[in-house]
Amino acid sequence: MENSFDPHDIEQPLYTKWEQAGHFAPTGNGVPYCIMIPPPNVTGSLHMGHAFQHTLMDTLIRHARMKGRRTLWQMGTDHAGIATQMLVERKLAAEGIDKHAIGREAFVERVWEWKRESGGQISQQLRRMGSSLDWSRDRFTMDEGFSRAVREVFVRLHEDGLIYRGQRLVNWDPQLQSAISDLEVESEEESGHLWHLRYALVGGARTTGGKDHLVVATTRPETMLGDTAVAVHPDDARYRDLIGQSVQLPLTDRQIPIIADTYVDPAFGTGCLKITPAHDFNDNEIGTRHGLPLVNVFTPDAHLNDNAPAAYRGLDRFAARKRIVADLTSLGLVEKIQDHKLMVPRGDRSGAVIEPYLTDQWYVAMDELAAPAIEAVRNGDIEFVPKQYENLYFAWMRDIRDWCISRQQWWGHRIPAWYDDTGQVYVGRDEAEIRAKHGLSKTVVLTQDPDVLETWFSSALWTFGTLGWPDETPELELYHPTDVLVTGHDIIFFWVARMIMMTLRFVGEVPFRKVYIHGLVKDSEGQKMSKSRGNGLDPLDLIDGIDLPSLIAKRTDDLMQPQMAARITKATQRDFGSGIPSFGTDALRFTYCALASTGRDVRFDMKRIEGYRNFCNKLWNATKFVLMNTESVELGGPRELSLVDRWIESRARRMIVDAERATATFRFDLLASVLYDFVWHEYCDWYLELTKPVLWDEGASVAAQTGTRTQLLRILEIALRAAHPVIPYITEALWHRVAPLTGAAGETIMIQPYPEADDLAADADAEAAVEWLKTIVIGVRNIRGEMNIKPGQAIPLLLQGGTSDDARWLEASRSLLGRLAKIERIDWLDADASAPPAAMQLAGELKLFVPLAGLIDVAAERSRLDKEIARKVTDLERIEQKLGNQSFVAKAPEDVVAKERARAGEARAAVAMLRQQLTDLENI
RNA sequence: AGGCGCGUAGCUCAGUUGGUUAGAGCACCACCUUGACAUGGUGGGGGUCGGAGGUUCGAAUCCUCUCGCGCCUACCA
Repeated sequence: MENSFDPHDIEQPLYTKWEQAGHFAPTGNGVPYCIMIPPPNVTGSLHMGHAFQHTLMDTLIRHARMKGRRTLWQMGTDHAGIATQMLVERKLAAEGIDKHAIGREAFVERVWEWKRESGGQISQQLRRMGSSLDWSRDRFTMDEGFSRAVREVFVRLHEDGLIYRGQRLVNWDPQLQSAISDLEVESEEESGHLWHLRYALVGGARTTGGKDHLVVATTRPETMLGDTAVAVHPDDARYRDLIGQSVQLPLTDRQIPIIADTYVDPAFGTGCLKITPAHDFNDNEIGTRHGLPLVNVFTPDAHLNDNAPAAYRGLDRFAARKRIVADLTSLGLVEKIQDHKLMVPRGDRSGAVIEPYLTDQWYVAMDELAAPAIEAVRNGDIEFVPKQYENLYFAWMRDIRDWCISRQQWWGHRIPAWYDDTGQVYVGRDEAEIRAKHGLSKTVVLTQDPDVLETWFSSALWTFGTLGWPDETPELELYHPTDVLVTGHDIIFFWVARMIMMTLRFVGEVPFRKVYIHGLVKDSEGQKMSKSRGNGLDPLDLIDGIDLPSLIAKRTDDLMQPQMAARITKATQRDFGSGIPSFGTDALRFTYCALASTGRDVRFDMKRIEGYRNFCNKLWNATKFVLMNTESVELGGPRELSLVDRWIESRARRMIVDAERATATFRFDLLASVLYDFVWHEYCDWYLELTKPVLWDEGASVAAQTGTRTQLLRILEIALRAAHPVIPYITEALWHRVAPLTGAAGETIMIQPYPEADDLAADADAEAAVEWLKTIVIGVRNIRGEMNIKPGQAIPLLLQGGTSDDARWLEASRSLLGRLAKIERIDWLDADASAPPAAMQLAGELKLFVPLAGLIDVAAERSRLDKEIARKVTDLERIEQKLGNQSFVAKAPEDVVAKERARAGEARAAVAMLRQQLTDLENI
């Protein structure tokens, strides 16, 4: 074997082998276990967040498969409507092509081309991550079967009266020229102004203060052209008299009424609120209450339309704002302009400022869908991990609003609705069904609704649409409800909630029993990784490595804001001065698991992955050691397990118990640490070292050596299986070398059973003995280290006092001690004998002496003892104080008090012995 | 404005139902190329657990208040 582990030699061939052998598809007759992949968008390549998520899912899947479950990890991708359409539009624009020039059909064909390319890239990346997805069932949210499910759901909801078409204000993206849902609007605080505008009172009316005008304050002066009222609070004494009167709307020939509504806050501004029902959600509600007309002054691309006075028609909304403010200023109608912070709504895809805009759209009525979905979580049918996300879910669900599902886009599921010449709408699975159902003759021309459904409408059907619904398939019967959904908290509303609602409605059962919410992957400074920040990492670059120039090129290529390039280059040089070395998939996966603590975002730290690459190397070299000592040796004869052999087995048992618990509770971080600790700190640091004296002792019995050799193999083989779900490649590679020697050979580790704790013997006695041994070794090493005794220098050890256990354990491990602490000889001192000048360590009641002769600096030993005494005295004082507290003795449980008493005794004895030693030393 | 989360060693994070001296990795210091591994070994230093108050025999852990950071939701024009 090579001296260090090189992931490249093994990863891809192993994956290919697994895939070709069909190991990713469900097999056997075990209890089904199913996870649906959150379908990645076909917008490009996978990022760190995907790789993180896929690692966690694959870990669960591989574990379940090894536990004998009939395991399906469903593969698929999402058409990602707007995102994909924008991406392809941009690509076409780069070729100088406008989508309108080539037309809808050709455009959609171009998107399909892109989808094929992008989908291939995604599956390649997933394969590199080691993801054991069932590729044979790969689905796409716009494939034929899925499209059928989408139409079916739409039609049924429409029949049930839960889908309707309505004209109301929507969030309109003037750049996309499409409606978007509430969730797709992101509001951020931006600096703006508050314009105070004078609206003249009509008919000589006066305010209480004697003014002949009202002053309204607005952040959006351009919408004033659509005002249809001014509202005041009904109890506002300043204006009560004016209710029912009118004002002259400036720049127009319209007069609008002064109305009273309790929505108005008299304390804000002047207490007068301009009402623009066609361009503001709150105003719209007020308008409805008061029967106000809606005056829409915008075109779909947010230019002023013909409802505006001629002077402003055709102006863009921002240009119109400037012109209107200028005109009002010159008319003396601007009272003042204040700086003002306001929340500006922007489209999450386009970044354009969203307009509340009056259009006809399709909606899903949510109340009836939401109620059972709330109940399913409330009663525990679905459980969120971590639990606190349930509150987030409830809060949103209880306040849910109807869902606008139509998009004025080309890429997506066409809405299954048709119109005749008169505008009459028909909804059905296809045109033929509609004609038949409504008895429409061939002469009636039907035109399909040009709009598409928003992406999340189809994603909401993911768990059952992929399994063949609306047909009653065996897969649906077998794998649904799925076991767990693994996803990020950013899409709980977008996706998780809607899946729960749709699945309960159409399948009558929950889509999944658990929802594991993981954190988002951030960079080492806690910043979100994104293309525009230039701080993203490609998981493949961590696996394969990348040089600095390539990384910079990747990060600065094709930026939306090219001026960022210089800054990104600098930051990249700072963080990755010599590029990124190749770490391999297993190290990356282990890192993801180790970082996946509950409810926390993940800061990706290069130091961590480095450490876990080292861990893989450690495992590799441990295996190398074991093979060196077991290959070409006869292992068939009688075998005898030593104390140490039984100890590691007992520890392995604990490790399996802990690993199972961590996996069952989605504590991937604990799983990683359990594996790490066992392999490194128990198996390598102690077990391997403790086997050397046996393996290399010519006097050792063959049975003892055979026992140790077979145990080395057996425990390693178990550790490999235990770790396989996290680090599949290296464990598979090593397993093929190790397993044959244990007689446990098979085609692949991935379908071997997961280790069972009950197959390993617990041995409390062996654990206590080795624990003792470790204490002694560490005690002697401490003297060595602190006294600067050369590692090569063998030292004698004297023992005094101690219990019968001490004596027994010493005899059981005398030769091991010699080897591990480089002790040349061990002798007992009589209880009353005085020790020669020596450095002393306590191990309970046992005194360890390393004689000074020629080795030890007396002054150094004194200060070492001083330090130790100080430590023990502090300890003792604390305990005595506790025991001196009457209420502690009276109220604390007996065993706790007893424990403290024992500790006090121990500490007192230790202090006495250490002080005596110090005195002895001073007398030299 | 409301809700949620976080604050523990220089850094990134664990810390189960309150109960020995609060842990790990990395970083740091010293020593070591010993026959699995220098991607290594051995030893060591480093934290009054954001702050204040409270409950309790006992608090990193439970309660109240408070400061700082992050996220989500809703917004006064």
